[in-house]
Amino acid sequence: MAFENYTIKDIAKALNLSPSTVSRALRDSYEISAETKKIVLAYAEKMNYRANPIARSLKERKSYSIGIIVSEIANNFFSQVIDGIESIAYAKNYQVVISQTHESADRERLNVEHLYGRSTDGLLMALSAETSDVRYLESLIEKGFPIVFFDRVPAQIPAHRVIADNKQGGYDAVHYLAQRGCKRVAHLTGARTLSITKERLEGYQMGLQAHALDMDDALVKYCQYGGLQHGELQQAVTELADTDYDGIFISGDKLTTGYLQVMHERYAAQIGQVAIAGFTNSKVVNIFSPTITAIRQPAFEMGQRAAELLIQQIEAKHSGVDFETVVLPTTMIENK
Amino acid sequence: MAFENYTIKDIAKALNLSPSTVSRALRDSYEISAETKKIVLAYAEKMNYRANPIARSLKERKSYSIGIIVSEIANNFFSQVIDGIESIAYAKNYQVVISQTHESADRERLNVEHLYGRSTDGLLMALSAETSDVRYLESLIEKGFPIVFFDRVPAQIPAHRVIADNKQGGYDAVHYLAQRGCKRVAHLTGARTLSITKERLEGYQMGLQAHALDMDDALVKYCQYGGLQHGELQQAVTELADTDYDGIFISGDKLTTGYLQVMHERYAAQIGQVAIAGFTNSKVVNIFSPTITAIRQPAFEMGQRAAELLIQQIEAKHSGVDFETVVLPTTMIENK
DNA sequence: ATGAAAGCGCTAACAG
DNA sequence: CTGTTAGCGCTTTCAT
Repeated sequence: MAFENYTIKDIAKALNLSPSTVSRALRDSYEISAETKKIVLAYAEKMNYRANPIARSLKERKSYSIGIIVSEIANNFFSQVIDGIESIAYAKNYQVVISQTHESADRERLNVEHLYGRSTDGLLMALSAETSDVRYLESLIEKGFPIVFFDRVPAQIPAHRVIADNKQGGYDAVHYLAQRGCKRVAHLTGARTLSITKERLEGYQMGLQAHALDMDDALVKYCQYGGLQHGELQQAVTELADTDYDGIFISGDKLTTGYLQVMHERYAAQIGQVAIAGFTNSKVVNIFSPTITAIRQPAFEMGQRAAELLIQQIEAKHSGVDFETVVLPTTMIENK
Repeated sequence: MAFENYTIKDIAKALNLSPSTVSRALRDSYEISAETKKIVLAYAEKMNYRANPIARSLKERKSYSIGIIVSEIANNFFSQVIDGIESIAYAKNYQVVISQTHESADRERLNVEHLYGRSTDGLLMALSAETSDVRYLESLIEKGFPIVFFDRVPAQIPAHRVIADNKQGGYDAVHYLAQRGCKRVAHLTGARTLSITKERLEGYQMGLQAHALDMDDALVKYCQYGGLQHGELQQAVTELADTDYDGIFISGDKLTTGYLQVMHERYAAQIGQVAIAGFTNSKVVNIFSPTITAIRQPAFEMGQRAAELLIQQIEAKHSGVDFETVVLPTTMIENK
């Protein structure tokens, strides 16, 4: 299955030059005469020559490509982040490759190692729900491999982070529900281990407190797989049904749509009796029934910021980087 | 920014062996003594040695990774196809990398060249809406580079194809609408160039004919970017509003949700007066309002079949492949 | 301004 | 069973 391409050698031979001259001409080196450059360029063009990036990477330890690792691309938030990343990457001539973990720590590690191994210049990642051990990431970072985390970030790792103001978002949601008259506000959320879970929970609790609302553990339901598995959602919603909650704050994209689905499947009669506010970046919330209030993260911008930080770090000659944590505001959109 | 790793040479030196012996031991070659293998493996393990896949690819022209190119990952259908592909790929130890074209022919080409150049072993792709010239793909295929097309496939290219029975799906949709009593069935669809557009249009026309319904060009609206751009949708739906259509068959995921959105934005009063059937693989159609009937493609299975064909082609020693076109049935799901 | 030669990390004849 | 050597395609000293 060999399909050969033109190589620098071939060009050199055809033109009676040395490979090094061709290489330099191709890279527009100052030490090559205009004349030679023209000839080489023209011939390369004619032959449709393409440099072998693998060979170049092996030599240069640089690939002009960056990797993205998320749990699911079938997620409005993540796909928008990815679009943001791409917008920056393409502008700076980096190729982007994407891979998913499906919330599996094993797959996450596989993906990281694959992308690292293949000389990706850096990684942008949101941790999987299952991830608890991030030491291998730390050691990669220590080796000097640039990784920027977004959304679901690890604690205590020397790296850039870009996150939304999840606590405030949670607070806003509860505040909104309280204003609408809710007395018992439930919280449906993802894996306990994730940073976003903790932050949004804090906002929720702060909101309850501010409005002197019931704090009841029974009102808080965790879904280990963030709603990826329908069963966990069914169970959570069913359990909630016994708590006579009248409002709910939901902590993620899949959880929000999943909650609505379970309501349709099992509690169609009660739809409309519960006020719903949830984190979601769906662009089609206005066609959802029942109506929900959406907490949006600035996903596209988040991707952009993260990509900028990553590329900046990649291109920083000296590794004395001051790591920053960028926190972007959420917004709330009420639907009528 | 150099971060060195252990290489085979390092191990060889440390163990007083030759690099080739180490290489062979690592790859569990039959010509290496059990003893040596054990020592090498143990040391490699201890040093956390990772083979450099770049070097290996350069040598072997094989990377055990396959590329996927779709227009948008933020699309239920595509993300499900990708999941199907991954399920096969992981089982056969191939890594998967994904990239998107956003319906741009230029970006498609960039992505293809990037993935091809980086020794991806093969490609799975659905063409972008903008793509008209597929000669560069043909020449890649002629060189022996395996590409399997799915969903949006080019005509006349010697390659495997995996598609849904779009014509039948279109027919089913119209048949369903006719049964519901629709007299004037509109059709909202994507780029004229795409195979799926043509096939679904055929099904639509066949359905109209079978039920002796109005055939009216004004009832058919094309969106060049398949609903990615909201403006094109608004225009199409607005134009349709003048045709007193009473049913509509919509030809894609984004178009379907987009149509619903425009209805909410501009024609909220008319919602419910039009019966809607559309191609969509959304898993949450049951929370949409208004209610729609969904034509589903077996996306996951499509991904699996395509991946199987690709890997089979990659691993076929001799290139005498008989190309096949797999056609999978669609299903229709009525929502109440 | 150009060429020769070495080397990135790995594999694979070919020798022994 | 193990070592030597060459080479994948490219870049890059170091000569000239």
